[in-house]
Amino acid sequence: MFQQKEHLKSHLQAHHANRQVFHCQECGKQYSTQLGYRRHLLAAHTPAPSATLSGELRCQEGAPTLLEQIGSHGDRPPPPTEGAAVRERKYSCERCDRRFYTRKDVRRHAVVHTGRRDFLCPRCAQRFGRRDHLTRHLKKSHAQEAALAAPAATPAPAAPGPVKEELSPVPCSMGTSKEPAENFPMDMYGGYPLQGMSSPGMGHHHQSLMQGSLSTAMGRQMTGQSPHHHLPQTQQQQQPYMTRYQHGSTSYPRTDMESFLMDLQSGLPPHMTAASSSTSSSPQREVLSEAQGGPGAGDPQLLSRSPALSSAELSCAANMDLGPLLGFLPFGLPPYSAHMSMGGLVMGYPSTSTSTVPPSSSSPLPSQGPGGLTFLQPPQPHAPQGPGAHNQLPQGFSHLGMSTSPSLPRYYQAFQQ
DNA sequence: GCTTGCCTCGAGTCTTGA
DNA sequence: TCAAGACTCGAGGCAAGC
Repeated sequence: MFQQKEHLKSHLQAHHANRQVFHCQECGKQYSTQLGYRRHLLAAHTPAPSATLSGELRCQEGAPTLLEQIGSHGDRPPPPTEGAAVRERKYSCERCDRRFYTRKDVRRHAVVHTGRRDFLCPRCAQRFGRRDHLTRHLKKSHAQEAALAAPAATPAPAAPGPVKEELSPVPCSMGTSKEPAENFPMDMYGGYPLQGMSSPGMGHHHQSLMQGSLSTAMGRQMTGQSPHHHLPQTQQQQQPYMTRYQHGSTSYPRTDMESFLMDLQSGLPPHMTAASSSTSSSPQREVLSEAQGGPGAGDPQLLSRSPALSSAELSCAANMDLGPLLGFLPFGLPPYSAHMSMGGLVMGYPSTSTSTVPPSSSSPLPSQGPGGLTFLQPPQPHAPQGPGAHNQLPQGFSHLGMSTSPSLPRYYQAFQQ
């Protein structure tokens, strides 16, 4: 909530489709916010007033400041130093022109093109392309929760469990070189079961179609669980993310995303259906497929087959936005809105087996709605069920389920009002 | 050579106060 | 209305350990 009307106004301005784009005349960079633009000016184009770090240390190549040198020459090898061997960026990415010092860096960089985000936060379903990013996220965003949950001694779901499947064997060779990554191998859709219906939300693998920042932004919005998880959520959820990330190297192919969202509204894209129904290249997916309707449906043990897939991950991964599907659209928004399609009302797709999991199971899931759908329910009195009860729920769910939490999605707050 | 994780920087967003 | 600070994430560099 914004405490002042002006704050809301300025916030909304950031999402306005026709909002101003700040264009740096000197280097051509664009910024969506004045703040970003001004920061860029300060960092890159402001002559130093004094003999500070950003002042006297002039770039030998003409850049005004050291900071600009860092920014503008980041892709160039460092200048040779006296007596030191010249380091070369010998390894180049096949999909872009970036060069790196080591092959490892190239591989890691490939995530930028594949958009793969294989590391799922078990607490908020946010996904990351790198393990250390997840680690950092857990430390910064969930350290407090972890501390609170620590005495409960149920650390399993909280472990930074990668939902990582085998990395694509063609990280840099798929598609045409030097082109944006749009042609992903089929397997890339398959990190999670698609369950016949899906949304970009809650970390399902359509995010793999997304690149860079938008992917992350989508993740934030779609999860309904921002990394600023004490901050309002639907502010982000309602944002026209396409316009938020309309420039920059990690900007998003708008048409791709919109068509994807339209696909979601009209039904499952054929390739998604195929991906969910016919391909089971990963053990996890196979397990899930079985658990959700396959031959092994109803087998409570299925969910425990994959050590890399906790129940929390299951619930998180399959969570999806129900708004467009159920016609529940808070705030009177139209049936489909790119802004709203990432709404905060999320539901999971537990396998049928989850209903048979006894309460004492180590892999509890949110309460189920009819038809086997699991709802992350609108606020209900959340009575603790004894010590450690909090940990009986997947962290992401329990977190969302806290009706009094500041991070409560606005949908829920709307319910409360 | 590979994996892992830390450090750092740039950028976007949110919040708060003048 | 504007500015500033805080927060978070993406990404590259790099060291340590195997």
